Amino acid sequence: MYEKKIPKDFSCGISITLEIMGGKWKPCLIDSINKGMHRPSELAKHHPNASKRVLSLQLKELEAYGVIRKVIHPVLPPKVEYFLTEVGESLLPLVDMMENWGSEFMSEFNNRQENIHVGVTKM
Amino acid sequence: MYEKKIPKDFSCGISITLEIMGGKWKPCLIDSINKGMHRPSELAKHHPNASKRVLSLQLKELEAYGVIRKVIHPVLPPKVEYFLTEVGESLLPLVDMMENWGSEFMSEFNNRQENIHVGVTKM
DNA sequence: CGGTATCCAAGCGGATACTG
DNA sequence: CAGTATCCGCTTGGATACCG
Repeated sequence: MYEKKIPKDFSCGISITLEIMGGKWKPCLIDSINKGMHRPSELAKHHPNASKRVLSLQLKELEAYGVIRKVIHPVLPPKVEYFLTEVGESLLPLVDMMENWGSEFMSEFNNRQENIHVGVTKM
Repeated sequence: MYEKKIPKDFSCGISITLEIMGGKWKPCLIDSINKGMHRPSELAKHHPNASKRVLSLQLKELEAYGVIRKVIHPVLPPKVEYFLTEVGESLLPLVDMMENWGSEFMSEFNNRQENIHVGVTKM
């Protein structure tokens, strides 16, 4: 087992939140699970740029922090489902805000590009 | 200059937000600047665990994305101030939510610890 | 005081192959 | 299908010294 060598800094609430939500795919996973994608294969299909290993890892961390709950169905082929816990649901406003802000910022970015193409660069 | 080798994935809004806010100290910096700490030395004093170099880097990135604005006073010794732009202010609700959620989660965490000490562990 | 150059450790995460 | 083991590249960021 790997042991971290640099102690985490939890002086402020922000660092706690980043610890739990900071992973590359964690907020996306919470969002996807909330939208009804419960099985790992569904999640993988919806995030083709994430490797199976990393998705597994981040799901495991989210589970360890009590953000999601794992349900294993004892069938063949294996079937697993993840669900948000109460803690996980309390994160939804944050996730939504991240999604919304990012989308708006992206479109503003694109608008600037368009303006440049039309030659209307304004400082 | 260093050039990234792994293309960033900006498929969803969340990844944009993480690109801008994902740095170890960026949300803290936005929060601190908003609370009136405008000079690098103040920011450094308030985040003793962050090295001067990293603070500089992250401030520069925030500036590049138009989240903060840098004001250089041509005096000796040098005096620099950072201010939130409109974009930066639009991030404040997100930062506040991160701070609040993290603080609550931390106290819940501590409560569990206390309960264990008193022997009232309930599943 | 503010910023940068240099060096390097640590850790995150990508690719692949394998197990049950 | 779900998960893990292994390997390793890339990026982040910590430490320090130095410049304007």
